Amino acid sequence: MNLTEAKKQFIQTWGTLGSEWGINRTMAQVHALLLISPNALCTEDIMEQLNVSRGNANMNLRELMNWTLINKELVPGDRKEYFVAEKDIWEIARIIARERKRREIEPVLKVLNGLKEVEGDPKDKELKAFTETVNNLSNFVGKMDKSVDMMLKADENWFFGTILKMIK
Amino acid sequence: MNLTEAKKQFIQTWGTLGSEWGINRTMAQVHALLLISPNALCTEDIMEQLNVSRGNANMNLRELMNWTLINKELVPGDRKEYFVAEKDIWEIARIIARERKRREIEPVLKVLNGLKEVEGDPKDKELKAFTETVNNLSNFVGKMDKSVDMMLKADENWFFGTILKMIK
DNA sequence: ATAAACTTTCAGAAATAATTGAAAGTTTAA
DNA sequence: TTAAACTTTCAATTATTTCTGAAAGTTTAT
Repeated sequence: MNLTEAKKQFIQTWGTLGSEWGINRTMAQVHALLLISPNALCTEDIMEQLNVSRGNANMNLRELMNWTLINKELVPGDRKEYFVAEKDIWEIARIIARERKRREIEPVLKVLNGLKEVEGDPKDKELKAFTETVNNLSNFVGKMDKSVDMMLKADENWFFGTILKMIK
Repeated sequence: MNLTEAKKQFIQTWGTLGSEWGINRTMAQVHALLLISPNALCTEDIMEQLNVSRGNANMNLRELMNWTLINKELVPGDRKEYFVAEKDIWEIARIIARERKRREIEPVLKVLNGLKEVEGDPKDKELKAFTETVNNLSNFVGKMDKSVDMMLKADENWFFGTILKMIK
């Protein structure tokens, strides 16, 4: 396979994965494009290579900056903004874990803990089932949250080293 | 807070989380409803409690069965099908991990491994950057895959016990 | 100050995904 | 065999998300 075809396939695969993860397809594609690009790209480059509009490119670049998955890079003597992606995969994984924890796990945990306060007849079967599920879930999601915290602090080799050792 | 309100909030929160995960909102809501229900529910119950059409209820119940997150339960002397959710949270987590591994990780790994075969001038900067990213990603996703395998075989207490011990 | 170079915004258009509901299909009891 | 009870399907509709592109906004050089 030649490079052009391979790039296309990579970008498309990453885009698909992104949308399965609830991440905008174009955002994932822009990320993919920057991930495999040896040099910084400007908005025009991205519009051209992915066939998207200026507005779309701009919005997704901004969102990737929000996630801190990419950074602006200033080229001296050029007024355009150029963008580079963080290339270290472990760092990328940590950024994604951090964002998803913040956007998904934490709010859910907050709601679940609130739902423990529900009042009613302690003999009510419905209430018992509800409380038990909420407690179990809150316990589980809490452990997930702590596990992500751990990963955020960990070094890649140590993390996978420890996890993968468990299997042997 | 009273039970009715709490249930509503639980179902709605689970639905939101579901859509952030690329899972149909109604599917997640049906799952939530069954999770907190002490007894099996039929299609009518679900249509009524979630205000959805018969077609929608049916399709999402079928999908939840596909995931094996719920099971049919036959009530003697009744022709309707009733549904119960798996209640064990660790078991639910494993089912979800298994499905997502199968639908997301495995196909991506396959593509990444294919993309290692890309040919071209080994001095080409573009090619080098591409190959390096693909190799790093494939390595990382491979470890993720193995980690999920491990989790699938593990016991909850052992798993979290080991992971959470790492943080101390 | 101003004009060129560039970035951002956002209302409307387009694309995608989810939902409805009625008809078709299936199973069961008598 | 038939009709009632129930489940499944799917074309059409509705809702949601994403994208476009032109206009407005901003920055910089002169």
